[in-house]
Amino acid sequence: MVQRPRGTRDFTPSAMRRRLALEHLLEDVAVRHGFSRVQTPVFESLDLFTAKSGPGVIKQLYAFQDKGERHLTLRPELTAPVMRMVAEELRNETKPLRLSYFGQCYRYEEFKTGRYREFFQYGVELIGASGPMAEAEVIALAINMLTDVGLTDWEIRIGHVGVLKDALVGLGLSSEVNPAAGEAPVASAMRLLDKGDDAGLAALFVANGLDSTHAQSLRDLAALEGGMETLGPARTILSGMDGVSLEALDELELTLKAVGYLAAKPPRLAVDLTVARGLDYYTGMVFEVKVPEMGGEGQVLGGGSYKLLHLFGLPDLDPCCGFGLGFDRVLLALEAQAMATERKEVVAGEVDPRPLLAIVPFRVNSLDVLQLVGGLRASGVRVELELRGRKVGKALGWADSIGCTHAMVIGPHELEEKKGRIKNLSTGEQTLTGLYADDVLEALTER
RNA sequence: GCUGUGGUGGUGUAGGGGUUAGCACGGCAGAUUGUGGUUCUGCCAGCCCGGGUUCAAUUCCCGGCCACGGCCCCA
Repeated sequence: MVQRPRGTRDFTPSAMRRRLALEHLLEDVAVRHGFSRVQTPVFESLDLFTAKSGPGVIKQLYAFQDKGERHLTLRPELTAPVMRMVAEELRNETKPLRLSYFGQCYRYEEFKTGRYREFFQYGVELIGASGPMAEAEVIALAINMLTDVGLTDWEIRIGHVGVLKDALVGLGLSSEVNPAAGEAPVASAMRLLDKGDDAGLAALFVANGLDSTHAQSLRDLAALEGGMETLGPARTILSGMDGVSLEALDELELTLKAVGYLAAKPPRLAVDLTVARGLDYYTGMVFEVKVPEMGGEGQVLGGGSYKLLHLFGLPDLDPCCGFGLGFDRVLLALEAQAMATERKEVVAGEVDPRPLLAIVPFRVNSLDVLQLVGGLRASGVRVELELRGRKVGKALGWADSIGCTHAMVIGPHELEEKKGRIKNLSTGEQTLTGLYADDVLEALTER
């Protein structure tokens, strides 16, 4: 038996109902925030991703050559393709652009719960506007999405890479890439701060000829925890460091204030200046959302301000702001939470509340009921047609087991009398009705 | 990349060197031939793959594949 490839999943009808419901909820929020959906190819030129993330990414890509020997790859993420699309198709559109997207991405890596080789990402990008208001719009969208989707108990951590970066540069650390280390000392320091590796940080300072006591202030900064009230102490610490600008901190404060007006109140909000997102193209505000019960794979959303469009000859549009949402992880979190709270519907809207009517032709030519079936469907009614010639008893069982709310058996009597009965499968009640779509529609919607 | 545990019908499981491989759910059909979700009966369907040990392997051993976890990593 041929099995599906490792790290991929099949989605059955019931799984898809849930996934579609979630996608619709997300899209609905995005639309209310002015975002429009776009779609890009599942495969792209390999260069697109090496340009963004360096040649090191190739080992995690599903890269291949086509018959024309073009170097291609399945997309590992969606930000770069969307940027490419902006440069290729949307240069002349009125800015800013508010784009949303949803689709499969592929990474060749070990998979586990919440981490697959084929995974789904929902995301948005706000292109052609930057600064605290633009950033607040994006954060607010993220918060409102998670709220509307019904996720609870999550934490959003918001930071600004500029705060630490300015401090590090101000202290004299170089932002030039050190060929030996493969990254800039500033980037190394950010990473070490993010991980809380104090010893490594001190070593880095010494290696770069800096007094490691400066590291102490940074650690204090990194150790700050809490909501907006942490901005005060942060300001105090930064003010005590020579040559360090407060601009980034001011921006962050403004962003946070704006978010307070634009978004629902998140379950937990933390200001965390060490949110580094591990990516060097992030330039300003950065944020991420974690769900505690999911452990190591608990990050369900991440984003921030970044500069990528200069790679496509559009430096004027940098920086942009956006986020990616781990669709599969959000779903897993929702399922875990639904299980814990015994909530019936995991995703609101996954169960279609409209009636589902089973039409059962019994000992008649099926052709004689098709006009009714077609007419009802044209009127918007969900109709199942019994196709296996079951007898009445079996047919009702069939209708019930596939979730029909009503059933209508149409046999010789019904055709002769031009009357039928709609049976409500949960109450057992039967309603007499004619055999035209309008009659049935009326009888169906009466109750 | 490292590491732990496990793989028996579609699902959940029992068993175990030689068995008609058991049970439950499910699906299909029937119970004097037009109204279900109860019951009864029958049927459908399984030992992950390859190699080794053995007279004999689904069972023991090795490898692979797959699944579920813990690290590393994560654009």
